[in-house]
Amino acid sequence: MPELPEVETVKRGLSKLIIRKKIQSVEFDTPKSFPNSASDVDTYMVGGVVTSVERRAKALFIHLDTGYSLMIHLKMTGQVVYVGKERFGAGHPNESLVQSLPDRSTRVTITFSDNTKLYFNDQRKFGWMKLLPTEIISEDSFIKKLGPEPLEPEFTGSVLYDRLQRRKNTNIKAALLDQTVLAGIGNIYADEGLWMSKIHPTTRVANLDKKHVQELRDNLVSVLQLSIEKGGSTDKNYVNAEGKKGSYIDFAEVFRREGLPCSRCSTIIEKSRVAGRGTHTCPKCQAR
DNA sequence: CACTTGACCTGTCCGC
DNA sequence: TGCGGACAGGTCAAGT
Repeated sequence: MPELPEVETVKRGLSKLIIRKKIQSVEFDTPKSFPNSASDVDTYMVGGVVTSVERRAKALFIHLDTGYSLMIHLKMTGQVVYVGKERFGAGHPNESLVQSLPDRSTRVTITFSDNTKLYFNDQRKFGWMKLLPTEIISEDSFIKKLGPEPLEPEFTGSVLYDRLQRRKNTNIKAALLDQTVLAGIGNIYADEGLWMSKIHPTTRVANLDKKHVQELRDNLVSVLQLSIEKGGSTDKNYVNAEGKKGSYIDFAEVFRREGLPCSRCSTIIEKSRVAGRGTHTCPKCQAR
């Protein structure tokens, strides 16, 4: 699920909710979801205070004053949900989700010293959370290879053009999903950005000129910003740090809109398979 | 190195 | 109602 806008939304929520909280205890029992040893958790996590929350690509970091950090990747169905004492009150907008936690998908439970909780949930168990020294994050094999952050000012059309040259012989959709080309794009925003740019997802990267790539860059930035404003996309599982769904999906132009008319030309949106992923296009606007 | 495909898991939906 | 298969927002390993 979670692509850049969703992870950014979680990051912003956590920044308001857990900074300066002290970790009192941690419950975990699935090594796949949280591989650290109990002794490392006791030594470097319990008693630690949250100093900041950060996002890089689709990865989330919770930094502690112990010199250690939690690195989290939500993959397809991960959630990081904070439950404060005030959230248990009847009538809260997210009462039903928040009151049902922990549930069968809960993999890690962090309890802070004020008895509020942070849950890491993940139905499919692809996601994970791990504790590591803050200073070695930059050496992490995934982090090390990442391309540029699309919302940073230095991410220009010519930067994207240059990054794309490493994937010249594949299709543009596969290239956009490659996190070493640029960071944070996933299936939803690849489809949306390509529709906005009137580029077919199967277009060979080598056939895109600098002007195409500049437009694509501008549209990707726009759609990511719009989605962040809407709190991200909830297709099925995604919720923000307060357990609330995002609404970008209501504004999507092609994603999950197969069979419905294109907003530009009324042609029926099609669904196909590109780069092994479900792919949504307007066959007229994005003609090859 | 670049590219493609399948694997990792659980749950849901669709057709028979 | 039951069952099998396809599919789901991401990444990685292994194959060519």
